[in-house]
Amino acid sequence: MDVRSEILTQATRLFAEQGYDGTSVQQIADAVGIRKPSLLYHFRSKDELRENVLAEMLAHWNAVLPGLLLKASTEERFDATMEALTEFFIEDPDRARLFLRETLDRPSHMQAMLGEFVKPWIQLLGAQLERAKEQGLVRADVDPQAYAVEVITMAVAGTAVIDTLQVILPAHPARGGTRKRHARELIRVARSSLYTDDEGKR
Amino acid sequence: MDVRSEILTQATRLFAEQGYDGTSVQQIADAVGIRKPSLLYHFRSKDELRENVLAEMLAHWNAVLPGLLLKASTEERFDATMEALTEFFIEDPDRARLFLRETLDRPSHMQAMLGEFVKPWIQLLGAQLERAKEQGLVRADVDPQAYAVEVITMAVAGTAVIDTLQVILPAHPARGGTRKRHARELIRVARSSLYTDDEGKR
DNA sequence: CCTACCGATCGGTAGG
DNA sequence: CCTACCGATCGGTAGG
Repeated sequence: MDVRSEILTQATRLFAEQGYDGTSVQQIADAVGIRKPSLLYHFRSKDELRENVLAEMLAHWNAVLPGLLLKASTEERFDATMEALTEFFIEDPDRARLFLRETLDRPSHMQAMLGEFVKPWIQLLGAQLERAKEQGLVRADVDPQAYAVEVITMAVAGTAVIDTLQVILPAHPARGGTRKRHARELIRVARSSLYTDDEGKR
Repeated sequence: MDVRSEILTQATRLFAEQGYDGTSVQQIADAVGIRKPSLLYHFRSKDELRENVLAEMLAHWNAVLPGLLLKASTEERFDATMEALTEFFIEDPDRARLFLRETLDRPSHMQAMLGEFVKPWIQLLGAQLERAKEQGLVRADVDPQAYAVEVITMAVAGTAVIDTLQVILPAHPARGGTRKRHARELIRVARSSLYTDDEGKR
């Protein structure tokens, strides 16, 4: 791996763990195994480094998202989208932590990103859910856009903090480890609060 | 108000907005209107200030929680607990932001706090839900402890970031403002994914 | 990619 | 609660 991507990897990890303000350029350089000025040759400033870290995450996001949307629209199964979205974050919890920190630390910047990259497909998903409501597939009391926001929040935030929560959600012989219990219950809550007919009630 | 509580108020606000590492003692002193060394006379270090900010939040928590628990156990209505819990955070979003930041920034410290203050009542709530399951009031496929964790995560994280999300969840003529839409859908998701019989499906 | 170095700000102390 | 001050670390630059 070349130096540039190694810098991005370490910066992503450290920003996710300690936050932007809690991480020094020196720390990142140490983790990579170079001197600080060498790092600042590749990225002119700490701020530019953060922008590149974010851009990388956004690129992943944009590569995966169209596939998820297609799934939801062709199968009329919105829970498939939610499952895939959850997997996307669980696969690398640093993504979830980074996303959450950026929302807290730079709300106006995050608003711009959300407006450009997330809003369009939230609206699309919302429209699909509205149609499904008219067909009686989806519960009448659902607020589609609000529902999407709640489920995404649960997936992102839950995944970001799940390892810390193992003290109140320990592994269970029949229900699996902490991450598994989180993932399964998240999907169950999302699905059972959406559809009119729903298995496994009793 | 005396100086000490004014310092705590401003520190709480700034830690919630910018994070601990993103906030300097100088900034807090400026907000209060005193010099930095004067602040450090009241709180010996920045770290001691953070501990006091957290202790204050915990005190609020411990004053409110017993009442919520009582509600849930006497009425056998768990959603009442969830509603009250949501209100507790929506009433002051800084609490939610502070709680979320502390979980991200100091996971092991948060684990200790969770084990001491939150675990006991999560287990109690879990046991109540297990009994309600046997009575057929609550769905058979619920993982009670995992359910509690998901709903609390949704309430805390959702409230912490809701103002930033207004770009993807705008005010709606019939459904109310962003916060209201969030609060209502959160309660709806929590309730409809819990009970076997449930109103408002179609 | 390195050595050497910069001004600014950090949390904190001495002394009144 | 203040003025004056401290060493350490911050992000960043010059020059090779």
